[in-house]
Amino acid sequence: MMKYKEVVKGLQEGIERGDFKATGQLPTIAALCKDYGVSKITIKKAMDDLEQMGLISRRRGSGTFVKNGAAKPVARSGLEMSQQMSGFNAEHSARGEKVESVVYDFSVTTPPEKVARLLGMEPDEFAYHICRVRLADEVAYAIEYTYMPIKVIPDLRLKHVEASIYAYVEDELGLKIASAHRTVRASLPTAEECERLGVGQHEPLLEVEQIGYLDDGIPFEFSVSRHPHGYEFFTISTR
Amino acid sequence: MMKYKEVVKGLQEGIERGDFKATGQLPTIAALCKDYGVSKITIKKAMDDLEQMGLISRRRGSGTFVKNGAAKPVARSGLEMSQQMSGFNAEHSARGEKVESVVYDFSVTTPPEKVARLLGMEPDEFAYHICRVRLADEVAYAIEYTYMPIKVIPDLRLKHVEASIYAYVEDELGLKIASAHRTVRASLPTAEECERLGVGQHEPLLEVEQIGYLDDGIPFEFSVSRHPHGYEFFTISTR
DNA sequence: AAGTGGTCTAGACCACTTC
DNA sequence: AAGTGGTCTAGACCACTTC
Repeated sequence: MMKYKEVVKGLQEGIERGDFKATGQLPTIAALCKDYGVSKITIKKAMDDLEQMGLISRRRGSGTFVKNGAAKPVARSGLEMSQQMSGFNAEHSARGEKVESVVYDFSVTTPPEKVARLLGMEPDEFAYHICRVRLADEVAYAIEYTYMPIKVIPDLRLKHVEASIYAYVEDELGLKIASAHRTVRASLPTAEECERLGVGQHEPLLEVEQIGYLDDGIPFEFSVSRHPHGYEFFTISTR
Repeated sequence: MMKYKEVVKGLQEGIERGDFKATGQLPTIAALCKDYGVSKITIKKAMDDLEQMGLISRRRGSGTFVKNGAAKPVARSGLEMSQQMSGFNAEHSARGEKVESVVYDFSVTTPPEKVARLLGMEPDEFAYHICRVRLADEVAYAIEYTYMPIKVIPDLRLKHVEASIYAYVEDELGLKIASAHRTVRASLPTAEECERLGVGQHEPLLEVEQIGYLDDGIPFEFSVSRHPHGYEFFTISTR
């Protein structure tokens, strides 16, 4: 394991144990260098991680502070971490939930102009179109509309769509999913969606539009997911 | 200006100009070290920034890739960047919009138990409570409910609440706002909110719950903002 | 003046991809 | 084997806070 990850783990556990409650501060970088037997830059990289995780705040000239309330972060419980990028299966399976999909459409078509542009496709190129309702422990969790260029993701089959598209892309095709650009907004269900999700026509939905990228910068998916009430999305922002 | 920021700027401009379109790749780190006359770690830090901004993707062993479509990022136009943390005033003023607030409540009270806990307050400590509707170019943009501990933010006045609370905290108190933890969900307006925002009772709202932190890790604000239709929230996530 | 974190260097060594 | 990005070091110098 990389040294800076060891430091991240050690400090995170310390924070959760409440080791730094007395002062509210972590030891200085110099002290941590000695403690862990590593160089300054390694401690700094670990702190970059902890800051991203929302656990600490740094102030030049005065020290590194544990965020009040960071010990028991709500973020870890049932929320979607916007930092993460793992697909529904990984997220829910990790919580021990049974994940299923109902596939309403799986076809090949030329995508709408906006989608083609966002995916860097020519107007006459083909893409899969997928509509799925995702269930976790038999509860509808989202209805999801996805376009994926056939050029980028060859030979996608119904069995993959019913199971996990991400697993097919990564494990079978050997591609690496690297990042996603997401836009979140509120919306209302269509009549069809009311039926498929089992919600009322006035139930507000959280809509997440996503462009997924591989590690070579190629977009491999455009999707819109609409989530019934109760679904939350968590983010940490820094200046 | 710091060297790595110069590199960020240079590469970003290059990406927007389309300089790297031919290969889709940035020059190698070694080449950029020569070009900019800086060390490897400085180039790496610049690339960390560009990756956070959603402009590039890196692949160990093969190179650094410009994200397809990154040239004209939708993100920069009218969207809320979840990475940012600047308050409504700065966001909208930057776009040349006239920003106003209608204050419906400004009082001092003991906050609900959940809020007190999140703000690290004792049950009998006082906090300001503020309800404001924010307008940009005369259009209601959000209704916002805020609690701030009086211990952390002393002597807040109506004039600050009508103008910009962030400006008071930073410019007058000399405190530094460092980060925010945000949870996003969908909701519906109350009857009162329909009137104050001028929306119908079935209009879905985007609700953003936020805890704001100073650079010493102390939470200074808990707020819930509810935004009418059209409001969007943008995020970039990496694995 | 002393102590804190931030930037930057030159270079070693490593993990991974490509040929 | 050659080329790519990633981690890590020891140390210089700087910006900022605290006393």
